[in-house]
Amino acid sequence: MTARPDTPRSRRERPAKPALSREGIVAAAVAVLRAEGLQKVTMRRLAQELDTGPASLYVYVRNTAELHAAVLDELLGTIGPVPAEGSWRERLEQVLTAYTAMLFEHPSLARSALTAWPSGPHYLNLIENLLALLDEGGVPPAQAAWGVDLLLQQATATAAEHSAGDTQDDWDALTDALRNVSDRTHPHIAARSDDLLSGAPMARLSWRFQALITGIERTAVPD
Amino acid sequence: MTARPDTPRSRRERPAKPALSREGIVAAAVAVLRAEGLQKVTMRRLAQELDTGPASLYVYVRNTAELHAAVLDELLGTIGPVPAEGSWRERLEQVLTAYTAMLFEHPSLARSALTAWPSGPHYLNLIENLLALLDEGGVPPAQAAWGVDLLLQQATATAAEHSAGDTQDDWDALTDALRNVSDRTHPHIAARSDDLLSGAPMARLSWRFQALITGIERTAVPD
DNA sequence: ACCTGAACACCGTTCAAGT
DNA sequence: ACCTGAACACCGTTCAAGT
Repeated sequence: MTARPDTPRSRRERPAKPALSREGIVAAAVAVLRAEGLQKVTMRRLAQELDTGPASLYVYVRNTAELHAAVLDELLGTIGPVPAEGSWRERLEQVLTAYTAMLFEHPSLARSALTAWPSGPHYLNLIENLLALLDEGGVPPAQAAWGVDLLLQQATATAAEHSAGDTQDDWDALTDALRNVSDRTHPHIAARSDDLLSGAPMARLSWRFQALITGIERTAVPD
Repeated sequence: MTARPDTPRSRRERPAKPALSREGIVAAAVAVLRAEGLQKVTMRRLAQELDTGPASLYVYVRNTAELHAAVLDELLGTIGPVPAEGSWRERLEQVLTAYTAMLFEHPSLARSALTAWPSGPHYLNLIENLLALLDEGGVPPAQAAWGVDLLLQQATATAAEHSAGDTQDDWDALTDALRNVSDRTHPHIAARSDDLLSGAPMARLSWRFQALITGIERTAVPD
């Protein structure tokens, strides 16, 4: 191995600080997300990670929300293709479950996805796949278009619901409130408080997708 | 009018600093929300408003999320009763629309409601009313219980989607992406990009509620 | 028990100045 | 054009000390 004149020793001892780029920033953001969660994916923290000042990132990224959307599109690349086996309904539910499961690992990302829509290549692929499945099921195209929106929002919102550390306390407060309600003032809650709280998360999620798909199939869009 | 001995003049010239209380804090929070939006409903800002230090508020409120949930329950008191006229479906949709419309005026509150569930009296009333309407429609109680959850989440998520100032930019980015997609790689999007983007917000919302109600009616919960 | 000042450990974003 | 340091204008929450 001969020393190359264009990479002098002093530069090779420690790798030269890489030039900033949008891709590099997003990659660093994904790494920080995986290691420490979205709350650490801040402009300041990323700048530190990339050995620069926060102001430098604004050349490549409009703001924090846009950065989070780019991170989500990146992770969308990990949910895999539409399964080959099964009815269109089963495969549709599997794609939606895969999407939701990915967001469950990063619920705060789901939260931000609700307001900062991604528009990257992986998101477009997901929309295309969902439209194709609904089309295969004979759902009229206009309904399918609105339905995709509904399904994705539902999945995202369900994952978002599970973000934030205090969820447990809120849940406890709500279950207490539901269980201790008076059957004079709130007869339906009192009669059904168990049902309101029952069910494993995955069972409820699956029921939701089924209800949504059925509703989308049977509800015509207005003229 | 005679001077009352328990309110000496010096105290009446400027009203005495009122004692702190949970109600007072929540009331101040609602006022700040109405005047300047949820992003200003911070512990520090409220403390300033109540002429004290931020640390004092923690005696009455666990954290910022709990404060926001209390504010939401307060606003839930403004959405009015279930309408008297119309089919159960129409009335159900009207209640949900009223709930959503209220959140549309405070989309950032909707965002926080997705993760910090209220458990106050107004929220319980809303659940009771929705259960009663589904019951009236003959929806089996277990389905109705899961359905209420689904309907409220949908309404909240729809309102939340409209929060954040950058929504317009994201929307533009997404519509551009959808319109410029290749019909070789994304045939379904290319064929239906107009449908994906069509419809007035209220028409889409109404369609969503109808699809949801239909799905809830027809989808049995697992044993 | 309730209240407080002060501190700790952070944020996003802008801007003038440099290269 | 790209990059930067420094500043502006904030946050939530904790804690020791007071009343």
